[in-house]
Amino acid sequence: MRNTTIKDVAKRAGVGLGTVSRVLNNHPRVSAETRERVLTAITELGFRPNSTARRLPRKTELSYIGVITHPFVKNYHSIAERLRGVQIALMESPRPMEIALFSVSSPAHYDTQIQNIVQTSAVMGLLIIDLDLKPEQEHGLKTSQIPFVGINHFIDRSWTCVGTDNERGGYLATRHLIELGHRRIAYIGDNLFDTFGFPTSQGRYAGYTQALTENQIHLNNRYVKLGEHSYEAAYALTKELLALAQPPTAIFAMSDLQAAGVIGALRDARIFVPSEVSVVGYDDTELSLSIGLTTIRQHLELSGRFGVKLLMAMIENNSDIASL
Amino acid sequence: MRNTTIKDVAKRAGVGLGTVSRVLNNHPRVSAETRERVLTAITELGFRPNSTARRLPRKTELSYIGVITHPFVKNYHSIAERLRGVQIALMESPRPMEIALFSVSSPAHYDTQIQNIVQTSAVMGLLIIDLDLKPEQEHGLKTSQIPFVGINHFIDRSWTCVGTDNERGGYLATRHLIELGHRRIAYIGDNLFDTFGFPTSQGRYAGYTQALTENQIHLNNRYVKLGEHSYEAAYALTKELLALAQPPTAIFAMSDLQAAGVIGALRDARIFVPSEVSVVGYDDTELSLSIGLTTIRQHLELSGRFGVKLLMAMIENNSDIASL
DNA sequence: AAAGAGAACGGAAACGTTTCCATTTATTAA
DNA sequence: TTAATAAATGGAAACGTTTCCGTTCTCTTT
Repeated sequence: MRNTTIKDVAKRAGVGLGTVSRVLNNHPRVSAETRERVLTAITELGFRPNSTARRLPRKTELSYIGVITHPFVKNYHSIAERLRGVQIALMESPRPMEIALFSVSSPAHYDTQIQNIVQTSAVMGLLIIDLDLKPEQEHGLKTSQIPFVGINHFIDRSWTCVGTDNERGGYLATRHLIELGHRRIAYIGDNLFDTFGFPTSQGRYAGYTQALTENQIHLNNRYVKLGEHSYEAAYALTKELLALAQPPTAIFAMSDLQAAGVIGALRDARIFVPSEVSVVGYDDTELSLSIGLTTIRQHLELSGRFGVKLLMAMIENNSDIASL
Repeated sequence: MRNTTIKDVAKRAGVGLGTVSRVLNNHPRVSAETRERVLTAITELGFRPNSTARRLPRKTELSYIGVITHPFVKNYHSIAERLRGVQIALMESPRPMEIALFSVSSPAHYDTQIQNIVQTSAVMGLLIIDLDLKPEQEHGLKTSQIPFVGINHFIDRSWTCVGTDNERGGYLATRHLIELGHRRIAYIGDNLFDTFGFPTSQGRYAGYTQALTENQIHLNNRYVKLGEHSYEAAYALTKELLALAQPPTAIFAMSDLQAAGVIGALRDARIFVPSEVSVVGYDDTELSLSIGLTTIRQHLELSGRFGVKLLMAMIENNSDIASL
């Protein structure tokens, strides 16, 4: 069924096209009664102006920066923080841009979302958070002339991105615990690859094992606990650790949220932190401040900001590579 | 200066309009060399297709739900949580919709943002979080036929909203402390009105005073500390409280973030929680779980979800009031 | 009563694409 | 060589608005 248009409204109200348009835009040059007639026609027909058509003749375009990521459901703190950085950078930008937030629920959905974005040229630029690009997707984006920047990718990619060295972070965290004198160190993290094959946990885990082997500590599989990214899951995994014949004396949690679960479980088991068990988290949330948790600082918000900066440069220069 | 259009590209490449369009859309019916010629013309001219114009003939419209709020900078946890709810609800929705996130940096900017949204019909519906509407704005939105729902408004408004009774929450928190036997109860919160005149803090404070007077406890202004919404500010305000001749024995913080600041300060002052000083927060974040903080549960994520549900109903029915 | 000014209104042109149909060109079959 | 088919290409029409110009109508003024 065809959409109802301004034409239908005009016919119904017995007026011309221009008049309907003027009513829609609150132009003063319409008599009160005509306006009234048009308005009733509008509500009767349930007419809603086509936003695309409105924007075409007016040159007033609303510009968007796209942000595509998996839903906050998983690992949402870090994504929210990054998004915050994006928001802040955008507000500082001289050119007004809003955020178009695309969530992908599955790899298939990811494909269609990218296609949609390319097809409709919905955004001036795209920020890709915690998601990898398949070669076709990368190619599609590149030919579409839409600049894009990855956030949280290790920087071995063939596109511009704001990298994070998860392996180094995991290494530092673990080494810190070793330096405190610990030998029985557990790792609590996400499954190594998430649904989208993004290897954040893998990287941090690699750092963990590296630090261990470097210090001649045997990697004990019983001390490696993987599960979904939530307080509850981390809590349960910690309980499992505590039930071991030789429980660990230190725990490295892959995120502060999981560290909170660890600490909650220790607390409920009347185990004191850090005197009895040391805990290191990852993210540097406010959380860690109030409970005295040691944590690996990630400049999450900054990564969002920096991503926007890069993207903006690419948009302005209409170029592929941004020169800082 | 006029934008470069498909026409310019066609002229430059010495081909017709249709051919350029076909190249842009990866249609197969273009010879390799022509495609090449067109592509170079495109890059030479720095042509980027006008997204609005693309969408018009294709009926493939990307639909957005608008979310307008102040930047996450302030009070960001609760906004992020609500946004998460929006995201989840949208993924469950049968009709695909993305999120258009509008941040307002000042009351004036708020005005122009609303105007922009109305003018361009940028969104199918609008969610207004933690912001109030001036009569003109309300009127503008209503005549624009764009359905909108407020989130976190007390439900005395003349528009649909997902309310929160901050006064009741503040009352419950304070009463809880009184029931524990406390008489010297402090309040730490945001300034009563934020930049946008939104009275969240005021509501919770009102509940606080109500509980006090109801229990014949004198309201001591020295126990009321207002400041910006941050860990650091709450930390500093707590220090001030501790410096009093008669420090409070209980503290009600307006949010979990601020409660974290309170607990951090108490911790650093070697004061045990809750044995020496009781603390109540507000929000029910994971934070509270791991430190055993008492907190007022707000179904933040749920409020976002529910807002979307309402909005969707209004969009479908093209009506003003949603019947649940 | 006539002229003039201003308000109200109608509708063509324009916005920059896509799509479809017609035309040209190349390829294959007879 | 010619006819038939397929591939490549050009360009008009369409998408649903806004804007601007010209026309009609209403009211003042003389």
